[in-house]
Amino acid sequence: MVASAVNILHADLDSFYASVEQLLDPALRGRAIAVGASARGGVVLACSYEAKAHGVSGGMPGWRAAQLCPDLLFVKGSFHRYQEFGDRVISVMEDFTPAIQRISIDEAFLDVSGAVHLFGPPEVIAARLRARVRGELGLPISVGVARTKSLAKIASQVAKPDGLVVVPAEREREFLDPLPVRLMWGVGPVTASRLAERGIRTIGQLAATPRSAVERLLGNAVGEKLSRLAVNEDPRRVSGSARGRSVGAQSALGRRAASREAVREVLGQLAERVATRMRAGGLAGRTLTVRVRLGDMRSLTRSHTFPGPLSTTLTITETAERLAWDAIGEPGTEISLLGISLSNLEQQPFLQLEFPLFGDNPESPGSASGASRLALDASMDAARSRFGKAAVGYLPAQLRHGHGTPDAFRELAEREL
DNA sequence: TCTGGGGTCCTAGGACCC
DNA sequence: TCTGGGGTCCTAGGACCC
Repeated sequence: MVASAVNILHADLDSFYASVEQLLDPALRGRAIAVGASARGGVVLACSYEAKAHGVSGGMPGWRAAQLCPDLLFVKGSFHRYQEFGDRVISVMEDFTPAIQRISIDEAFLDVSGAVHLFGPPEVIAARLRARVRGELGLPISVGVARTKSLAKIASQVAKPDGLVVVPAEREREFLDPLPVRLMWGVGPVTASRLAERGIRTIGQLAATPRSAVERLLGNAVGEKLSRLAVNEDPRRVSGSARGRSVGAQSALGRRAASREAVREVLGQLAERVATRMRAGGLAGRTLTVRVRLGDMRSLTRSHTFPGPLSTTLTITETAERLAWDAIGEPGTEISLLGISLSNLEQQPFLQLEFPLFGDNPESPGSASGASRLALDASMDAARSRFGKAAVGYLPAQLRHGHGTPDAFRELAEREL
């Protein structure tokens, strides 16, 4: 059997948002900073290594972070700059290879097998990539180099902060065996503690456990996947990411008693965000799912699948309301979040709108209401693109969320479609 | 003192079809 | 007089990732 080459890179910008903030404002360098929260509300989206040294981490409520690190500086995000810097890093990567799989704003896999004759062996390419990102953009980036994607990603985590780790093919076991299972893609808190109950804490211990036992413990799919990764069977190639399978939006509300008016308003806003993005991408979805998080953080979902695709704001809002109340029960019940998501997506070529689809679909262009809803949405999209997002809307924005996620952040997350 | 917002994938039961 | 086996779709819940 021919050993495959060590030519997969995983590159991961360190504490990305915080690093950009420190780059843009020299006064922040060397200081403990947190992006995306305040001491009163919100959660920390990213923090500098100086803050991490005090135990601050992503996802942590702002008040808790301030407790752990009294000198912590809360920084308002420069979200458009993050997108810009992320794109520029990808451009640098493209100078080395076109085989890039971007995972998120600050992270990508590269297959450099076709680049070695131009730039040298993979570890040299990795070093040059790091030097260029540091020299031209001023950002620290960690890189892992290995034979598989899973291994390269683990290597980049081990390399942090601002490091490079190369795993030669003959030393994979030596590298992996002592590492905690939590470093593996797909092992979160629940899986890690289930494994720990069986005394499995390291990747080496997992690799030594019979696959059938792991499958019994974690279920077939998860068990098989993790067993394979632990023994370094990872057939995944570096490739462009598949088109999205769902489009959604959600909004945390703080604990409040559900009222007909508030639920309708929030769902209307969510439906508008989702529907606008769907139409902009020429998509429509058949399945609408509503998520309700109750006051005690328990989550409920209700979904409905239509015979044909729907994408208009009004139909999404009406259906979402019905599903939401099915989950909530009665007005007065405490809720803390509402979300909607459309899945079973299909491409919706404009021409298709001229043909009748399904008689029982409220959006069938063959029905009077379907046609008028589509026309209404189209004119709203047009007005918005001419006058700005806030120009028109179905519902008044009476409910302002005091410490919600900034709009710019949402736009950042929405950009992918 | 209270937990964001965008997603993917898997499981399990039930309906339904052949 | 008694109940197979396989496949697909739908729904609800949950783990996980960035």
